[in-house]
Amino acid sequence: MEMKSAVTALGALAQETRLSIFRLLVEAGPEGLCAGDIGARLGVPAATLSFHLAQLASAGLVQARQQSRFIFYSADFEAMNGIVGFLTENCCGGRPCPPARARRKKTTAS
Amino acid sequence: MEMKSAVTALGALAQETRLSIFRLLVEAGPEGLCAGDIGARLGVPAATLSFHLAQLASAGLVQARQQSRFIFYSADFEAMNGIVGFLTENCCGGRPCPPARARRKKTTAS
DNA sequence: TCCATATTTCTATTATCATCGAAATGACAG
DNA sequence: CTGTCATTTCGATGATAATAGAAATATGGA
Repeated sequence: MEMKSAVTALGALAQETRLSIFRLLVEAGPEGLCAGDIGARLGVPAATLSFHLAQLASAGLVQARQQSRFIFYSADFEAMNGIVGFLTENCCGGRPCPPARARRKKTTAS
Repeated sequence: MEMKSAVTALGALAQETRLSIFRLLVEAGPEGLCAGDIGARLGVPAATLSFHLAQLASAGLVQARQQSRFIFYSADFEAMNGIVGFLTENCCGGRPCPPARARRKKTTAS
């Protein structure tokens, strides 16, 4: 992941509604949720939701797939891991350090 | 880390200059770098740099400390790990899943 | 085909952000 | 103190983003 796509992805997440959507989809797992369900759960009007889903999709953070009458959105976990890696890349010049150890502890769950 | 501070932090990183600054500081480790050095390395005018450093600081992503005539900025690794945790929290409903395994592999380095 | 409903596009309004020169402030050395 | 140099504040300008109602566009069941 290079700078530009990282900025785009972070910008997509830097908004309360979108961050809520994304976290909901991360929790939902690979199956995802359909647009209507997302809107209902978060209390977001359809037009607003569509706008934000488009932003997340164009940032590469979520994927859409049609399933019967519904469009299911799911988190792109590879992209998410890419951002995490980009932020923590070469931490402390690559030397062993407490920050990496703490991070390892957290992200090892599940 | 709750929603609001996460949005603020992500917003602080969702900008090319600031993301570059932050990554530079992550690489620099706990010592950090003084403002002038950051500006010189990234080719950012002093006024612009100061603006962005203030944003990063108020988002809790960097810390400043005076050292002789210079002000040293360093990444707040705890905040960084907090964001990572917030994004990946409860991934796939907490069930074991490939995304978490892939992430573990990446963040285990150093 | 035709309708019900899921989702998107259009549009306008309002608000926030990035940039950087110039001037002001702050801190230290001598 | 005083001059020097590091950093911040001010201010003006241009650009991008969030919101949601109304209308348009799919999609698939009957």
